[in-house]
Amino acid sequence: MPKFYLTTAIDYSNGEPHLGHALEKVGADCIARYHRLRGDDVHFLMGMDEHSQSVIQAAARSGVTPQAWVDRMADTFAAYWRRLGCSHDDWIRTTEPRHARSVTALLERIRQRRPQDLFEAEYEGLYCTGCEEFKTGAQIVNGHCVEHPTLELIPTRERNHFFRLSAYRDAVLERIRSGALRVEPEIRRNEVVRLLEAGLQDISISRQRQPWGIPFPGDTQQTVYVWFDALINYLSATGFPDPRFERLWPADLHVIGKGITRFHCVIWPAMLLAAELPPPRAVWAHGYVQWSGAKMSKTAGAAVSLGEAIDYHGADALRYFLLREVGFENDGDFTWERFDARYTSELADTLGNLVSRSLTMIANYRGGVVPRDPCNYDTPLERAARGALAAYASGMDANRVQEGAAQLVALAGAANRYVEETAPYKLAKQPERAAELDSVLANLARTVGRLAVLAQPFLPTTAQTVWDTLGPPPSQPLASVRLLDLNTLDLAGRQVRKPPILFPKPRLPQG
RNA sequence: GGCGGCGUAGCUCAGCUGGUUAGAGCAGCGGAAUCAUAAUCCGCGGGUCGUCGGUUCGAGUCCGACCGCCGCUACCA
Repeated sequence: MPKFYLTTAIDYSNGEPHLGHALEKVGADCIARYHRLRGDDVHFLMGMDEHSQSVIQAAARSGVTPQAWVDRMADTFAAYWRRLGCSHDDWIRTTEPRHARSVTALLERIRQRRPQDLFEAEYEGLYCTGCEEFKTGAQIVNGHCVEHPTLELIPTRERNHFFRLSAYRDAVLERIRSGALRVEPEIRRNEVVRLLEAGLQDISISRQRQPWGIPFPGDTQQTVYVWFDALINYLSATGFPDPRFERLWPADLHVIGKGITRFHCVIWPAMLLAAELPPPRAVWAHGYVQWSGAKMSKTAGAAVSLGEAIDYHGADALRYFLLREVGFENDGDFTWERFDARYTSELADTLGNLVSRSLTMIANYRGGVVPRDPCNYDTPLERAARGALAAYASGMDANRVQEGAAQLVALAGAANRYVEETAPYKLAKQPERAAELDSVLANLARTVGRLAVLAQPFLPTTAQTVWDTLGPPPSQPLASVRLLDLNTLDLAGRQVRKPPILFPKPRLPQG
């Protein structure tokens, strides 16, 4: 059973989570659940990034201590992820002692093995007293910080600890080119490769005047720069530096947003190489949720809160919509209209209705007992199912969750067509055709069972509900069913129940 | 400024190395059926393939220019 260690980006503790956060967590959860389905030994990590400067400001505004603030934020985020059905195995916060210990250990390990890679130097830049941080590039407009245009930027120099990032350009580039470190989708890999080809500068990895952080080893005046600190969470959660960390490390997949590829595909691998630790095997950089074609802004955030989107059609439906419509590769749009359209057409009318009509017919014509198939499953539906299963697996293996969702619906659609072609409701009126009816009902039951399993990564609650209606114990627990079991799944003899309406449709006005 | 991507039916998108009347899903319209959440199934209409020019017997598909979106990156005021 191969281990599969995957992570999401840890979130800044500076505000409520929104749909963009949700897409990343749900997408990673979908991948995690799929790998469990494959039989992998999955370890799924999520968490919080709690050392940013904005935390101090947010805490001050609320009149609480930074620790109280991050505790509150962590509870808020975790509650949302629970509602969305996230199945993470661990939850790390960068204010935890296990993390500070790991950060210290990593820095000391670099200092021990590659002493030349850590050095002190003057950092010189424009400092904004409003933000309490250095400003560069696009953050400066007309000589002022964009956040505080009325304040003067102060030329400041400060002595910092630096990491010799430039020394790792070739090594990182080679790993990405050879595929030892897979950066996906391809467009992100190309961006990172071009960035590396352009060359790297050494980076400052400590800060003065930042009390809310991890003390820099051997220097009581400075704390570890928040990004350097944050990246290490993936390693802290493995138990590093305890030897047991090697059970999980290296990470098999870091799921991140497309905006932070530089940190994960360049700086992070370089840090690990400096410590003589293996870099992660893969990074997946997803796109962003847009609101009617525009970036998620505060306005949009106000227009659609995460809680509202969950309440609208339920957590499963929101997961499905994000993964199916928005996707995990390109940017995608969230609108209520599109949400309604997917929900009605695919979840209620195609998937929900198929389950409903199939189980109702088994209940009405065979007393709820799934018949054995006298034709041994040689049907058009069976052929369609083989194709869908294969396409589902190859899509999901490549993290193309949109493809997985599409195949789920495609299989349900094929089953609906099968019902029309075979017309079991007509066969039921002809006692001499009982064997044909048995075959049709067995095929439908098998399809519903397969759909429940394939739906798990997308619709975990619904999948369980459907599985439960397919018969009481001694049926197999859903969590123990593997993808390969689906080829031969046979539900003959099960006593099924009529399911509740899986995806109720709100009555339209003038209904 | 540098690098890159995109622009195809009302909407979301497929269209690999150029070749018969440009495709899918959704929405819309018509029909069939009645097991089912008035759900399902079948059929239909609809596109100057961003614009202009070029290469070619022939271009959505190659080349150039332009227009419009977007991404990454840059110690540019």
